Amino acid sequence: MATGRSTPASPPPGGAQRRVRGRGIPDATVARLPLYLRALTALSERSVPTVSSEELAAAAGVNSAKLRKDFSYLGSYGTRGVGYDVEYLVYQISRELGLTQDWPVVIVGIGNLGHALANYGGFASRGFRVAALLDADPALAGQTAAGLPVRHMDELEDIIQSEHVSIGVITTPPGAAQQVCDRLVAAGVTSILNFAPTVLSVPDGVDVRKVDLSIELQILAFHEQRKSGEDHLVDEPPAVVSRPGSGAKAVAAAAARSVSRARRGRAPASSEADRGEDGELPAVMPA
Amino acid sequence: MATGRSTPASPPPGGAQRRVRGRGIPDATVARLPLYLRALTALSERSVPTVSSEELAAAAGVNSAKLRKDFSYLGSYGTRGVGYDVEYLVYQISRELGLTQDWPVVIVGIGNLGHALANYGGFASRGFRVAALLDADPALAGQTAAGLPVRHMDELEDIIQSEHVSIGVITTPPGAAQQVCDRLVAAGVTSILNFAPTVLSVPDGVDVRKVDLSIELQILAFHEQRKSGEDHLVDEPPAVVSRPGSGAKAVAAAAARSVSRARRGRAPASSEADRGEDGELPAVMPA
DNA sequence: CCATCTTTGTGCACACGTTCACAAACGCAT
DNA sequence: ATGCGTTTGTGAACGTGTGCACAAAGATGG
Repeated sequence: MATGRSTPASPPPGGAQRRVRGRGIPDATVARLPLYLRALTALSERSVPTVSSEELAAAAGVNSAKLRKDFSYLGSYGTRGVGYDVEYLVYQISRELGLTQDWPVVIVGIGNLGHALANYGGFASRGFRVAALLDADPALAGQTAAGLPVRHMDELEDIIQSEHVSIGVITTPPGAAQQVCDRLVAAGVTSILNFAPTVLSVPDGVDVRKVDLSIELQILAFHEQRKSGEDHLVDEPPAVVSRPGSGAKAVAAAAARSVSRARRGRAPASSEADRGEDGELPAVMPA
Repeated sequence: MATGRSTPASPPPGGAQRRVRGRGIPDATVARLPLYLRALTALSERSVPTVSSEELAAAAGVNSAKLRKDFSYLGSYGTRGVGYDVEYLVYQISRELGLTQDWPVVIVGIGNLGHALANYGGFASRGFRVAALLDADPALAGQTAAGLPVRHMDELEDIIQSEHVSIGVITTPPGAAQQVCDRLVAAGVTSILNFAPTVLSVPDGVDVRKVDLSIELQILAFHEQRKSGEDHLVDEPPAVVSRPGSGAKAVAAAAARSVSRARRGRAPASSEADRGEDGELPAVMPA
C-alpha cells in the first residue's frame, strides 16, 4: 500500500471502546468504498438496476463476504434475495465519503506530475474541483495547464482563504515539500495528499496521505525477485560483504557504495538542475 | 491505501505454517522497507556512519519498535548499544528488495501521466531502467519523452523479450488497460503497476499493484467531512432520499442522478475526446 | 575486570482485518 | 398462505499487524 495516514484513527491511549457509536467505519472499509463506488457508477451508466454482492465484488475485485461486511457498516442498504439497488447505493456511498459536496483543492508544484494531475478527469468527476495551480517558479506563472492559469506561490494564502480550500496536493520536489506543507496548514488546509518522497510533519488534526510511485515498484521488485530464485540463494552468504563489527566495516561500506554508484548515472542525460537532492520528483520548483 | 496485490502472499488453503522458513517477510514489513531505504540513503549522503532505531524511525515516520521488528525479519543487523551501520543496512535492504540488480520496465500509454513517470527520477535511482515507452497512437511514435523515443505498441512483444522485461507500467485510459495487460502477460511480464482505474484480471503468478489517484483524495474527503460535522448529522435522516423497496425507488434514483449531474459539467472546458468512458486517465491512447 | 549505560531483538498481549458459515429475510410461484 | 430458492447481514474463528516492556548484548569508563 502506497499510502499511510499520519494521524491514526484511534489515538486515545486511555479508552478502548472500539468501533461503537453507530458511526465509526474501519479504515480498511473506507479505503475500499471508492472502489465500490467506481464499480457501481459503471453499472449505473449501463442502467443496471440492482446488483448482488457476488457480482459487485467481482467487479470491484474483492471477496463478496468482505463487501457485505463493508456495507453492513454503512447500514442495511440491501434487499435479501435480491441484492443492492445500484442508484441508491451510489448515493449512500457518495454521501458517506462526503462526495455530495464540493471539495476545492489546490495543486502545488506544476511539474510533470502536477500537470498530469491537473488534467486528471477522475478528480472533477467525483466532486473535486481544482481551485488553483500554484508554483514557485515565476516563469510558469501566467501559463495555463488544463485550462487553468498557473499562479504564483505568493497567492497561496489568499486563494485558500477566499475559496475555502481544505485539501492540498503537493507535487513539488522533496526539498520544498515540508515548507509548502507548513504554509498550506498555516493557511487553513487540513488534508494533504503528498506525492513528494518526504515524511511530512504536521500538527494534530491534519491528515496526510502519501503516494510514492517508486515504492510501489520496489514492492513489485521484491516479489519478482522471489519468483525468479525460488529455492537457490536461500541462504547464500553475501560473499564480499561482511558484517561491520567483525572488523570489516570498510569493506561493507565500499560494497554498499559501489551499489549506489552503479545505480546513479544510468539515467539518460537530462537536466539534473530542477531535481531534488535525491533526483526525485521532476516537478519544476527550486527548493 | 492506493494499492493492493492481486495474488495474496500465502494462498495455500491447506497448510498453515505461518511465517516459518527463515525467509518469509510480512507484507506490511516489505511495504515499509523502501521507506527505510530512503531515509537511510539520505543519511548515507550526509555520511552518517550509524543510526539508532529511534532516530531512523523518526526519519521514516514510523514507530521505533515497529522498525526494530521489521529489521529482525531480515536478520540481526544491528549492534546493541550502538545502532545500525548505515551503509551496511542500505546494502542489506537493497538486496532484500532486489534492487541490487537491474529491472528493465516498459511504460505503456504515454499521456500526461506516462510522461511524468518517464521523467520520474526516483525510478532510475533505484535500479529501475525504462526500457521503452509505448503508445498505440501512431502520431506519438517517433517523438521523444525524457530522452527516450516513443515506440508503437506493435513492438511490445519484441521489446519485452529482447530486453527481458518482467515489469510493466500501465498508464493508459481504463478502456485499454485490460487489453494491454493481457498482451504484457502473454509476452512474459509477471509484475504490473496499474495506474488505470480498472480491475485487472491476471493469471496466477502475476502480481498487480494498483495506484489510484482519485481514491486517495476520496479517502481524504471522508476524514475531512468528519472533522467538519463532528457531532451533528450523526443520524440525520436523508430527508428526500428514502430506501427503495419502501415504494419510493424512483425518488432515490432521481436524487442519485441529480448528484451525478451536479458533478458532471463542473470541470473547466477541455476536450473530452481522448478520455476514457468515465472521464478518467488523461493519457493519450484511444481505447 | 566489573559496573553502568545504551540500544537491540523479541515474547506477549491486544487491536485490527478477513473469511467462513449460517440464520433471517425477502421475492415468487403455486 | 405456504413453501422454496436466493441473497443479505452478522456472529464467531482465524490470521495478521502493532506496540509494550524487558532481558540480553554490547560499549564505555574506571
